[in-house]
Amino acid sequence: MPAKKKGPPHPVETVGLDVLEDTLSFYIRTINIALSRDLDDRLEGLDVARGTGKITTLLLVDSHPGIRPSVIAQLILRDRSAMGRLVDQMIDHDLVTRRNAPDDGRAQELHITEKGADLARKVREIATKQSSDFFAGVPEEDQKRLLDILRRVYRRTLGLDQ
Amino acid sequence: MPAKKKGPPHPVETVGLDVLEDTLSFYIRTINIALSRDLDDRLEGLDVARGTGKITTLLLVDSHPGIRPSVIAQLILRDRSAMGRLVDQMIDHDLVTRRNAPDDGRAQELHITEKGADLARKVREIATKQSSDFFAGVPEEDQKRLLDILRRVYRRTLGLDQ
DNA sequence: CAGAATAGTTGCGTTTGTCCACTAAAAGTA
DNA sequence: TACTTTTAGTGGACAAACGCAACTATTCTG
Repeated sequence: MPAKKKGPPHPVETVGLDVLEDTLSFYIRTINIALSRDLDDRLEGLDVARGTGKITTLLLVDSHPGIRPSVIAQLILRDRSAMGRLVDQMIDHDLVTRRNAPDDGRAQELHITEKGADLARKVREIATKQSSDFFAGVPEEDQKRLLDILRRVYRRTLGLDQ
Repeated sequence: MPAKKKGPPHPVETVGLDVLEDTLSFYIRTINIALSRDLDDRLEGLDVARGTGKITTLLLVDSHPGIRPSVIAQLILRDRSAMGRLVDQMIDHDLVTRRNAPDDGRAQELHITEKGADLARKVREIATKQSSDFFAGVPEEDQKRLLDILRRVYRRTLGLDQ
């Protein structure tokens, strides 16, 4: 009998994930962490670091001029106060502007700035690139299907469908 | 011409997500939020609220007696200090025990307590149920495929494969 | 044996988000 | 018109979580 090798009783490579192996939440959570870190790296110094919703806000304001903070808040699952602070930040960075809605005294309309539009272009590239990088090795068809399922889950979560 | 209807220029139902529509990160992030909140609700008062990794830790310790904190840390993508504090909490709640590894003076081994094992049973049910609830309407085969892809992405992220 | 790597702990700082209360405006209702 | 309810946004307080960096103690490498 050979001498016992040292090392942990349960090395990383061999640890099963128990029930989580077949569960959405675990993968979503961990992949989310990985994805966020990776995105932060790619956004290095781009005024939009730490993508807590800034990216979505930026792109939405860019492609939907006049969109309201509360609408974005719903889409990214945050409350209005968090959204407000997010917009504050982006205004500080001169990425968007905020003005009162002409037809509704309660509401505001967001518009992109030049600097914001520039950034939006870069961010689109980066986000798309990241997605395909993470999908490397996954057949095109499966990617489509995956996004499709996620999209459905997302929309149902928001109560957008039926 | 009928009078103009009031309301936001870009109501939630009609807002396109720009590039993010076809991007992993957006869905992962938002679904993660939804999933976490939902899970918290389901774990109501179960000593394991706010599932920041407690769930994974609990299940792993239960199914891999003697597993080391650092191994779990790798699996859930956290650093050792965060992991240590997590274990502290769980010990406070009497879910796991920590002892020094007999064969390695640097390491520790985690073991489940009775209370922890009970909780693990409940958590397994809940996590599984949640997953299938979120998958409602998605064909069995697609579910499998999705989990398969996520599993692959996860393992690659950890550098476990190849 | 010396130097490098690993496991864990602790303090620090930062970020983030949630809850709650409050104002203002609009919509609904009678 | 007068009332009540709902919606949009703001601001403060509070708590939790995480990462980094520094430090100790072991163990591994050569």
